[in-house]
Amino acid sequence: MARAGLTADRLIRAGAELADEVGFEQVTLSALARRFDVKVASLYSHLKNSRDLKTGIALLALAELADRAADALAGRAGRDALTALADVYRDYAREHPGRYAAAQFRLDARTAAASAGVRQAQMTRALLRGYDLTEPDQTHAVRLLGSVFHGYVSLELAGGFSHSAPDSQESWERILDALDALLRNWPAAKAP
Amino acid sequence: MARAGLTADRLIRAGAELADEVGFEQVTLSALARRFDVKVASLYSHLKNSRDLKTGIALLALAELADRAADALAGRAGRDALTALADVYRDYAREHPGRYAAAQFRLDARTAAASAGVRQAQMTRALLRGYDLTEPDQTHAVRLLGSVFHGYVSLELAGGFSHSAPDSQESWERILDALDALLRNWPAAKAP
DNA sequence: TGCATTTTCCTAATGCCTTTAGGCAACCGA
DNA sequence: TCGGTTGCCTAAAGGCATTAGGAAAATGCA
Repeated sequence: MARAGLTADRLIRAGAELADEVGFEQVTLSALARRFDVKVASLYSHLKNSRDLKTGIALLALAELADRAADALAGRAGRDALTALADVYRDYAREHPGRYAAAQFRLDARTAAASAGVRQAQMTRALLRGYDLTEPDQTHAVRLLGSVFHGYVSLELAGGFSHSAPDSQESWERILDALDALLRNWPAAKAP
Repeated sequence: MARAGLTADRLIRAGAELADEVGFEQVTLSALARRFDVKVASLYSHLKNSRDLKTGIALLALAELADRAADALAGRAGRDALTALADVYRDYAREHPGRYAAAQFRLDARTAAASAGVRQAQMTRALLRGYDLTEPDQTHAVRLLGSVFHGYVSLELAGGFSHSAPDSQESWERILDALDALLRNWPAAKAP
């Protein structure tokens, strides 16, 4: 019988598409096998197990996000860079909800450390060089930005801001305004 | 044969405990049946299906969160109220990670509208009365606070801020400082 | 109290998912 | 072209969700 030409890479890529179509939770080896018109057991020649597939999709999403972030940040600084980076996350989540969910998949520490997730943190840090922050405030700001981006996008994706005025786009813009203002005017630590 | 005395309420409560112990994802009718030493099919007299159980746990978590928030906000205003409300979310997530994850469970629109989630939004709004914001900025600020609280707590729970200096508690405090400053000094909308 | 009704829990069966074992055919290098 | 490796298969076992149908316990009403 003819071979299907499976590889881990093709499977993970197809898994990512599947995630965007039906949700990351519903990504299953069975569904993937169906998509390739192949028996489930055959996938085990290319993937260790179901978790391995999900990990692969997560790493793919993290890498895509980091690539987009790098592109977006190139040649920009300050408020411009902030908006660009923020939109990378929001746009990615809206274009690829399944992949975005995958990017939140809990990786083990070793895998996470080797993932493109670290690149993302570095880029947020790079963005902050356009503002006048020194350690440890810079780290606090990195964490704040990560929280806002992730939090907002999650809530928006969960439908939290739909069906209510003002529309989400407007809030997003005003929130970025506010963050920009905050970063330019970061409050000094209080006395203990 | 003696009856086990199951009720939807007891099952949901036990499901919430199970979630905190093994994670919301792993909450399963089978595991719950085992916990009550009962056959799985028996649960269907009390719950419509597996999703019904998860919905119940989500509603329980949302209600508990709203109760805590109401307590925390009583008699406080401004920066005090902000810290109190923020800590409600963070502490709840750390004490009850499974329930906190459940609170993120995607409810259908009708159920969500009837849940304690709306009470939470109202309380965030109440908190903002201590600052000088008018619509639509107040709504933007509600969404910002929701995003930061949820985003920070999620990332922290996922281990994002561990094993790196400065420690998470310090970032949390400084971020709340920053948000307080931002709310007291919310930037005016730019001209179109 | 006695009896009918309802409720609760059971067994049995089905279907979907994951994972492992073992086999044969297709591919690749020498 | 021949032997080894790899890719895909069948088969089987185990877990979870769900439904159908039955029997015993609880309930309620005469």
